[in-house]
Amino acid sequence: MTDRAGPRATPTPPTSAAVARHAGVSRATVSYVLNGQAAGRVGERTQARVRAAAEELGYVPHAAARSLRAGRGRLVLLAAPADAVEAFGPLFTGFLAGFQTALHRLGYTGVLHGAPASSPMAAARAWAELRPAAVLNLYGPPLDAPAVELLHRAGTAAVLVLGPSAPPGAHTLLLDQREAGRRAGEHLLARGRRRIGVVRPAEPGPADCAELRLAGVRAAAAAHPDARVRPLDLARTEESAAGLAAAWPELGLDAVFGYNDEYAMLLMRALQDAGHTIGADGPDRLAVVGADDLLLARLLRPRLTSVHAEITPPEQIAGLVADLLLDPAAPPAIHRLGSFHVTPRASG
Amino acid sequence: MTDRAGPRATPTPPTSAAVARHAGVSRATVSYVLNGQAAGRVGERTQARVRAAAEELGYVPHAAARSLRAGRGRLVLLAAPADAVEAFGPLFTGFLAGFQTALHRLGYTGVLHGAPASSPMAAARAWAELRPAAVLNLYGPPLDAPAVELLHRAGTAAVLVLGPSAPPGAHTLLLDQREAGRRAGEHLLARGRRRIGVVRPAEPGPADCAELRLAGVRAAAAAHPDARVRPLDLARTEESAAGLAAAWPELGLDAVFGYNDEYAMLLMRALQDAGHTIGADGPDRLAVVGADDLLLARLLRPRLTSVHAEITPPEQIAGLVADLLLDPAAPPAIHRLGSFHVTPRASG
DNA sequence: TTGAAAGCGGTACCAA
DNA sequence: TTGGTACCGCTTTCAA
Repeated sequence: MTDRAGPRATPTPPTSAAVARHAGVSRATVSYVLNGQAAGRVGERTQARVRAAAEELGYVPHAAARSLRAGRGRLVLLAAPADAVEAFGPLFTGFLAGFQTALHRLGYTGVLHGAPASSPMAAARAWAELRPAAVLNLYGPPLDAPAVELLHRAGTAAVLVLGPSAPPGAHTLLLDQREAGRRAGEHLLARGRRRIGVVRPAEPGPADCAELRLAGVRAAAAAHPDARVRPLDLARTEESAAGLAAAWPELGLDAVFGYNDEYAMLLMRALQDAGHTIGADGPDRLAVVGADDLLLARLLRPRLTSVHAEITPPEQIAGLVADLLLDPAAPPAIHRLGSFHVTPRASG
Repeated sequence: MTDRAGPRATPTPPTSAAVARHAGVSRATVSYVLNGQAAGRVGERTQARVRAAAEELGYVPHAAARSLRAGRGRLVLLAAPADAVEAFGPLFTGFLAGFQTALHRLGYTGVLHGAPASSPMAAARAWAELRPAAVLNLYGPPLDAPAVELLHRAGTAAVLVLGPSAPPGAHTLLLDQREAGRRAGEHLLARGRRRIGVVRPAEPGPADCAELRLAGVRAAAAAHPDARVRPLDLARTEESAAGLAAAWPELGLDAVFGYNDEYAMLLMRALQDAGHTIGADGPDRLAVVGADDLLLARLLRPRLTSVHAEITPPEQIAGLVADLLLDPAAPPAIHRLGSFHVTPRASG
């Protein structure tokens, strides 16, 4: 057989026909046996022969051929421009882990496809070529109505979009980033803060999410006539944070929502280095709130107060997708992906 | 056309035959036109008609059918048990981003497939069903020789495995975690430290990587007869870190390599809270070194010294994969994925 | 209990 | 310049 390691001139992969020949039966019989449809059709001995032959040849069914014949694939596409994957952080990768295994258990193959972010249409075309059973777009903007339409025409039974809103025809996975901002705002306002700065990352990845969180803070502030909200542009570097901290006295703020823990920590450290005192109590102290509730955020002093996201278990979302696939005619609906609450600590 | 939003009873996706009918030509002609093989075969006017028809119907080629006919797919599988994705951290997601877009430019579809981690063979089977052109296994252990053999038999032209070593038949992507440990060890030894603790995360995700990094530190210590290396078990919680810090005096160590920045920061903070002084200089100070060079690690005081990974640009790895695919008979080789060096800061 | 054959969508050869 | 057609691997009806 193999007398040398290393990829020899690739032998043609074994087909079901090869298995049939090897077992001395027809292709149909092989198909029945290997798909558990053999009950009462194929004799025990024959089944055993077929299985042995498949094993011996290292036969693996050809997913493409199968779904071509079946008319529907079992691929679930998780679409996210790869730079966004980074923006989501550990929360996302953790979710991804459970989601893929849950899908696997349900008989689907979940796969992450980093979109070539050029245009919504281009992305949709690339996905549609794979004829996925479902597409989950985990990035805010890039899917519009024509793109969804294209996917549907390509046979995709369910299109789900992350965001506060979705294009017509698509389901919504609601993880309302405005809520994150609102919670942070309400928390600070309840503690008497009235002049609130909100970090707006200079990096393009988090931009959209940041805008929503800012809007949330504004919404919370609307309930207090004397409250003021001010966006603060900040890049993810120590220099940028130092610059912002240097300009601080002119801003006249008594609280900051740092977009997420990382930016919040960056700014908090810079403010401390510039001589400001951070803390939840007292008008002389500056309140700082982050989001995502990173472990690392508890290592700074004072510990960082953070908006924590309670994400729906990935198994549940996988189940939702499976349900949608069973009933493709279901009208687009809104499905909550999670909610936010504040975990108060010493910083604010 | 569409008078209601929402997925209507899914119309059959348009096929190339539908385009042919719509344009009043044959399927062959459609194929030629849409694949740029029309030069000198099909008239300009006909080409225009075909393209218009395709556009109008929203035609998207069926990747499965195409690769079925072609005998080879254009799918590149990035395989990583999803919990490992988390373990790799931002370094990995950043790499993933560039890699997928680079592959896309080369005409391949790169896709992340979280393996059902049950067994190497089961994983290989799941991947083989997709008949990928190449598989990159980014997780250390789970691919053995039979699994690689199976993939090759399924027509996968290139199998690449991350790690210091690879099973026969597979290429090696070398990101030598021992080197990370060695660099940390050499750094501490050069600064006169001799009793070095090395964090071993209790979590299963980083376990293998941690073992290699520990081995690297040991290798570095071998050059100094009086040096001692001691593994330190630590879970990713503040309680665990506090416990380890409480037991510190009995350990008699003058330096720690914290596995990565996160564990290092966790431990460093706990040690500080327990009254120890961290720093690079002076025998009364405890030296702490992390790895991954996170931005956040610069926010603690003293700033964390870290082992920085210099990763080969993803475009380059994508190019390598493409080359391997063009010459599948190339003997398995070792390809460096990156290297490590220490970024010294105040903590050690 | 098993086999023959049609057909999923697309490509490419050969004939017209 | 274009059309007819065989075939890629697999499932499934129908007939034997």
